[in-house]
Amino acid sequence: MTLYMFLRIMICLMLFCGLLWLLDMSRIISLKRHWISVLEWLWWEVLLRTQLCLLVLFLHVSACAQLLDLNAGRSVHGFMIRKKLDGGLSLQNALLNLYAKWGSVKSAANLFSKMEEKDVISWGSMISCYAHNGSASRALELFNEMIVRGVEPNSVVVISSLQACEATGNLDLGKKLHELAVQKGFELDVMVATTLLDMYMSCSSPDEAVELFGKMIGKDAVSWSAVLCGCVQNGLAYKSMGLFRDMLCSQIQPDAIVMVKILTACSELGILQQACCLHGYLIRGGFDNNAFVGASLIESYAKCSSLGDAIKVFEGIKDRDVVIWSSMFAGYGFHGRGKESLELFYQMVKSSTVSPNNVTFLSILSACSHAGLVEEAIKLFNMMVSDYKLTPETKHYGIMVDLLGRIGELDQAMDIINQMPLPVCPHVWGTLLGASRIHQNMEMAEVAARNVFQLDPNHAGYYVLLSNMYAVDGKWDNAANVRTFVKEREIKKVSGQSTIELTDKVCTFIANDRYHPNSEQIYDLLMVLHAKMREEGCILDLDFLLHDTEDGF
DNA sequence: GTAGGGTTAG
Repeated sequence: MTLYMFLRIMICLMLFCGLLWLLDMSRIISLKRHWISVLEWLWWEVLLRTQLCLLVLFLHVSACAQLLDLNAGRSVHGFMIRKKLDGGLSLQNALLNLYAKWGSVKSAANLFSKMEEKDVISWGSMISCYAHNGSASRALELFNEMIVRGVEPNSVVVISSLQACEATGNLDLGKKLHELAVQKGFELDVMVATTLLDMYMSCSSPDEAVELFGKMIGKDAVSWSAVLCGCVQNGLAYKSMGLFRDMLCSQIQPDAIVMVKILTACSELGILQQACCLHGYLIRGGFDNNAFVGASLIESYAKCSSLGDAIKVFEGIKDRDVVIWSSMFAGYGFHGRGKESLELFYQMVKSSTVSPNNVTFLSILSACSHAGLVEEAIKLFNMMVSDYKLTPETKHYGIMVDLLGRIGELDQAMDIINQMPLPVCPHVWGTLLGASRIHQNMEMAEVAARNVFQLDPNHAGYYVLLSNMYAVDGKWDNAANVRTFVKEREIKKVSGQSTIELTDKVCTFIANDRYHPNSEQIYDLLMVLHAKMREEGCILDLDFLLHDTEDGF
């Protein structure tokens, strides 16, 4: 056989492999895994340097990234290193993408540092890798480095960097990225705009997010769910109910995720009639088979004060997965029925068909917290680690801090924070600040406040809390300083809202609100109710209210 | 070749 014929056969074989990929036959992925051994069998010294072979390797790595098959991808990388094969920018980018998708930060960073040539895709993949794997600050550093090196960012880089801003609460850089998106002309691209919206919502800036949402053209279900969710996160659940009505009048129909979000808004507002309406809507829409929707419905009924309806929905679901069970534990928890929640938990554990996960423990720990079951909570926390080999998240530590803080064990709560193996999120410090207020522990409050302000400088509620504590303590200068700081930094406070459901209307009120046409009668009735409460020995804790409503905030 | 959403605390 002449060399010419041999080469022709080899090229045909490789074309055949490429054809298999084009057909995207995931069933024959096991066959794909053998490509490397097939290739090794080939006379690679000649063939590996051909463009066709690099194309096959590239296609193989792309398939691995799609199927999240890290080992198969690694074998290609190892093969390339062994054969001293550079592979070119596209192949290296494909490998980088594989590591980034898998969350293999070390491998990605290692490859990235060794790449002689990098383009905007290489930078984008690495920034995304850091942003999605708990190294958001590093992602932002890399973004700056990219700019310094003169690489022009594209929309993908902006999206990943915005996610890093979201994770670090870096509103200033988020705004700069917004300006950049405007300059580049992709501000209103649906993905960019949705990520910007998420960033503003996460950085306690709902006004900017809603304004951007208004400008968006071609909104889809993801953008609607982002705005609904963001409003709820920022204490504007009533606004998301209105937006949901707008959505129903738009071209885009809600999907299961949007239903979960709107049920959450309903839970926040505690409006039972709306929960019932949504229940009917989701049955008609065929969403009731979705576990997440079912769980949200249970939660909504429980939070809208109808534990009975929540139990009915729970009992009506025969094939309960862990999400459904967890929402029922939480449901009992909201009503202070920690013991029933615990009984149900052990019933689930005994059934041994469903294994508790991190969220299950969050629900059950929260139920213990609401019922003051401290010992049980500590036992469950230990059980989570030792029996179920689950790693507690910041939220689990947050509940433990809340639980101990509420009963006045502030030092123990602080110990939990100090021993946390994870970065402490602002909420945990906020919880300690709240507990310090309950027990008027000024020293602890200042420590908690310092940390929370550093991590979430735009959350006005925490400043209000500290200022009120100073005022109660008679430290008027300190209280005034905090208020001045908030004013100077233009930190906006979302007013606390109360909601009342009246037949087919939902009325919302804020403190000292006189806008309602019947406000005279409402305040008269409030006076009567206050008098009755005093008669029955119920004294309101006005420490919090008195200062919160001053003009200072 | 790279990109936006689902149960959960306070």
